Amino acid sequence: MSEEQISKVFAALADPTRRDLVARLAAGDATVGELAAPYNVSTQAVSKHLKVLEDSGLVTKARDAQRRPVHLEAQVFDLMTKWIERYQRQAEARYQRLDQVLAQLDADGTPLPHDAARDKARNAIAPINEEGTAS
Amino acid sequence: MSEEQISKVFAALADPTRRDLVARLAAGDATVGELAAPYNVSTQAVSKHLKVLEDSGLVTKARDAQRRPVHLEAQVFDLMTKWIERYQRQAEARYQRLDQVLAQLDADGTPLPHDAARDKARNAIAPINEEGTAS
DNA sequence: CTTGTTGTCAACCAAACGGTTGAGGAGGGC
DNA sequence: GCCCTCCTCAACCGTTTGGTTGACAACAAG
Repeated sequence: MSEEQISKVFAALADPTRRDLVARLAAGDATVGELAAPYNVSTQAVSKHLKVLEDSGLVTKARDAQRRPVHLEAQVFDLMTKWIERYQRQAEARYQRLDQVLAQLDADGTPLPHDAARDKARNAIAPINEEGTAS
Repeated sequence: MSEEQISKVFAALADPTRRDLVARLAAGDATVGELAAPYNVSTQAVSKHLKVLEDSGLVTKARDAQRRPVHLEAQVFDLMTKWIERYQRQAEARYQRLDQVLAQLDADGTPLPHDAARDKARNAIAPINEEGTAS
């Protein structure tokens, strides 16, 4: 998934109306008109929202005569979850390292008050380069 | 997590520079100046980006003399993952229902070609109201 | 062929966004 | 006290965004 694509997906989901459309499409495919009906904005506005969702890859349109049944592409959610988890794991790993450093300081009998020790440890581990997640 | 908050988080992550800041903060806390250094935009611009991240709850700032060490609030990722998973599960459940309907049609000896049966089934299950996820 | 339905395209508008420059507040260090 | 560093606030500017209205393409049905 390209950076460009990720930007588009996040931007698409930043709008409450578009999130609502996604929520309804999770329950089943629907035409543009059906999707537009509940809102008190013009059909064109909803059509624009759907174009944004389509450009982001979250949604596809099929053709059935004049209708354009819209379908949610749920795989995109998997990619987003993966993107998020990368940083979740990285942050978690950092905390585990923090605990190790704190334990080490404790074993050394460091006389610092606890909050100061925590700050010191945080600074100490911050500059460590993450070889495990880079490349 | 309020709808407003979700909008802010998605909007915050829609910008590549802000995603990059988040990535670097996952490796450790950093001051505004440290964060701004790698980019060839003004410090003020980065400060604005950090304000957006802060308003979204993804980040907090502490104070150390003139410095403002920025810290990533990784719990927000958990909330986002949960938000996404709701629709992932819902869409998945729909496909399972689709398979059931197809199996039923098959047992009835429906003579439709496979693609048409799939379309028909999709339309058939779409209007079903999701009591399990509503309310 | 004419009419009605469904959806998109085009032009426009106000508000928000991402950037700039300039000014200034808050806090060490001399 | 004075200066220098770190950061934010304010004003401004061009572009993007979410909405509008009006025109029209595509198709089904009469």
